[in-house]
Amino acid sequence: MTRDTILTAARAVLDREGVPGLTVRKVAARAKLSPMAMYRHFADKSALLDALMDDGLATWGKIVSSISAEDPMAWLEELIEAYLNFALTKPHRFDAAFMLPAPSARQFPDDFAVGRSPVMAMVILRIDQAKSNGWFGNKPALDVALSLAALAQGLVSMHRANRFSSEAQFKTIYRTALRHCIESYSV
Amino acid sequence: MTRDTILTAARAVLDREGVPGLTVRKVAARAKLSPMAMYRHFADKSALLDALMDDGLATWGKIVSSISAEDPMAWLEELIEAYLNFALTKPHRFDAAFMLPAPSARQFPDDFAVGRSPVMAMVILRIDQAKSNGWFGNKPALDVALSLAALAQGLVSMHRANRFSSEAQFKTIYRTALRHCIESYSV
DNA sequence: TGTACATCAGTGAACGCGCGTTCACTGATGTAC
DNA sequence: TGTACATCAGTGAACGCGCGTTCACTGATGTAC
Repeated sequence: MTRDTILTAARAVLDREGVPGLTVRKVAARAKLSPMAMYRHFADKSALLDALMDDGLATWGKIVSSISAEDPMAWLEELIEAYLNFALTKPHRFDAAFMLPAPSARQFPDDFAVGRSPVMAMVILRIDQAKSNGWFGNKPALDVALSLAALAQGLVSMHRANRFSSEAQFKTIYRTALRHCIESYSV
Repeated sequence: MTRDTILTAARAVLDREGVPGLTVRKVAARAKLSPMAMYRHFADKSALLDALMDDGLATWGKIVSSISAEDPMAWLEELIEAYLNFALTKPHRFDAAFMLPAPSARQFPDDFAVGRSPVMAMVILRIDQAKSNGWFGNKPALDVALSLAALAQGLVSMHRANRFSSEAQFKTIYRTALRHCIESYSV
């Protein structure tokens, strides 16, 4: 289907040039279609960006699904590492997933509490499992998850804004801070 | 001086239209100068953006300087509130200060440890003062400050990306999460 | 004091570019009888 | 089975726009003698 051809092309342009560099013409060129072909499948450019946000979240969802650790705390450790890796290796797709103010974005707390976000549902499940092992006291899993997500996203956006002297420095700080945050919810 | 005229105009355009809406021509129109006048005082547009980042950080610095609480923990409480307020009432200037990847940005850890950032120096001073009252154990003040900053910035960027159901919801979460983070460093 | 000259802030017109989107169209495919 | 017609994915050209920046300039101000 042409819609998929266009979306695939858009994903490639996004990965290469980021959200500001994504233009209808570049996507069309990559898909070997005329720029107008897009309008048969998306209302306009912003609908395409919306689809890219969903696509970015789907990519992230697949990554999270593939985390294999049995132990819930080990699973969370891997989650943190996967997020770091996603931010560093697919920076623009990361942006599309987490930074775009797309209208179809899930919202806190309702959408997450009700499980409309598959990733959040997985995270909450693991946090609740960890509780049986004595972690996280009686803190609501949703609060823990949100704090972790916010801290991670904040560190990434500081890194993007050139606020760390090196990527290695950033990674070290990231790991320390997130580990501390997890432990802090277990008192 | 014309440079200041241009910078003032640029600040006004930024506040109204954000970083993506800031164009050389709009700044010039606002300053009642020809677009070319800018080039006498800034190398190019990105030098102007750089100056706007410094300006944004200076604005934030003045806000922080004006925090009057004597008690260091009360001071930190006010800091958190001031950051929230800055993000919500001057969103674009906030972006310029914290989100722009300007080359002249201070970097962690060197620039901050050595006190090249006046705001960070103030925060660290208060954290160290609080330590004498039994807070923060022996945690390095710089680590605490960075975690707080990252968590706050992450929550703000989630809010910007439309991830909270309302501004009130966001404010509540923000306050809870930051308070928790401060307390978590005191164990 | 008067004149000649250098400096330099600011101008006005234009260049070349890429953008999202409009419009009227082509031509292949499916459907009805 | 053959013909007439509707549907609809994709095209090609063009529109109107705003962008950062270039270039050659004007004209006021300061300086040297």
